[in-house]
Amino acid sequence: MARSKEFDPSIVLRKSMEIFGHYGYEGTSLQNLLEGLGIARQSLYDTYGTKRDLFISAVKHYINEKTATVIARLESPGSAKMAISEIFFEAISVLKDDAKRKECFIMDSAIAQVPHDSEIAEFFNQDLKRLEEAFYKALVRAQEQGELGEQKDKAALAKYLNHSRYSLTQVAKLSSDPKVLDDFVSVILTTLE
Amino acid sequence: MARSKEFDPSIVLRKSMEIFGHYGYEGTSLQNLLEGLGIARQSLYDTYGTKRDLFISAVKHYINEKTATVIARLESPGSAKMAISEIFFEAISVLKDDAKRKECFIMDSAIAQVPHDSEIAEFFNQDLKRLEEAFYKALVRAQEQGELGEQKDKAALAKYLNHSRYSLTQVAKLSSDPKVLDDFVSVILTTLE
DNA sequence: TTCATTTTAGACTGAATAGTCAATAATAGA
DNA sequence: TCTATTATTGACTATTCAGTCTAAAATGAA
Repeated sequence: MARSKEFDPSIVLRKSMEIFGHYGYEGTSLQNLLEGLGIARQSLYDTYGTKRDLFISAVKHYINEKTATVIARLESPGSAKMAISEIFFEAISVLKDDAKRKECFIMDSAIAQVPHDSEIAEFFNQDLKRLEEAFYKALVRAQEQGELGEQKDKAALAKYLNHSRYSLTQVAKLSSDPKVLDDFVSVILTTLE
Repeated sequence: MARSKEFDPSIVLRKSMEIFGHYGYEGTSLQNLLEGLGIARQSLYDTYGTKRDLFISAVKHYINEKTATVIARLESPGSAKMAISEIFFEAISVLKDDAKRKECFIMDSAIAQVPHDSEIAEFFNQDLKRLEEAFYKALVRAQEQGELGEQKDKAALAKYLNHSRYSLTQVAKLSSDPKVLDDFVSVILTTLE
């Protein structure tokens, strides 16, 4: 029928995570996007809609992908406590990788929009709820497996792990020394001891 | 000599923390500021300089004030462990107060500027360093007082407490339920047990 | 080759942007 | 009261903003 796109919309979406993550939503201009993505103005509008549409697509894609991985790991067979540890170690390994870490900062840009964008706010609500449930169930399993003290407050711990994981990108942004992330996560995990 | 200002520059500075915290740095327009602050355009430029100047003044004023309070508490006589707890309880009490919490969100707006503003980046560097040292010394005292296990990694804990405290505003922004803050902080403090 | 369809390129728009300027109003000290 | 100094006001500018439109270039299927 017609010519095919000269770019891979999925790759461009990943790249837009980096750009929005670097400049923030309002801080990102169309020009930033066009130069960074290497596509034409009209291609952007035809493929993704407005700047806000692109931002929301990028945020949802990023979070859905991460959350799916985390939940899958939490529900995987074996030690639940080990699963939780690995989720955090995997996260800091991404944040230490110069190529991968850039996408993560779209989290902070998205959180900054929560007071102004009800769609994003609701999306975070749902994401946190799903993750909290998954962490909670994992903590139940950890107790059953005898790897988590019976006196631990699983509900509080689930919320804590949730928000601690969310805070990793902020720690990474503030700390040039990657060792800080190691220390930060190793202390987080002591809350399970 | 001449007439005096019709506004209190200190109060206006506090109000600008709220505005920048709500909209973010780039998301805040001059019009937002003028309407929110209730002062004239030229008054703003005469008193504070450019938008960026005002932002930096607000950020520095906010952080310096908070940090001074935290360090003073950490160096105060008595139980060092109690001091650390109180710092976190005080923080969430501010974040639960509708009138006080708004200013706090300038933290997130400021952190978002770290990659683009070397002055802010350096300021955070120094602030985190000062706080980390203060936390570390408090942890040393806590060990001396017999309230912190000898095997604890004080350096890692100091960094951890630092960044956990910094992450409180993000937790508050994402959680409508203030109980989440209680749970979050109560788990944080278990790292000292 | 033809043609329907889509991408691309770049000009264009009106609104909003940060910041300046000049004129007026107010006031504290002499 | 006078005057030097400052605050206030609102008009103004040049730039950048997101988004639209038109036309040319490209290309897959028939």
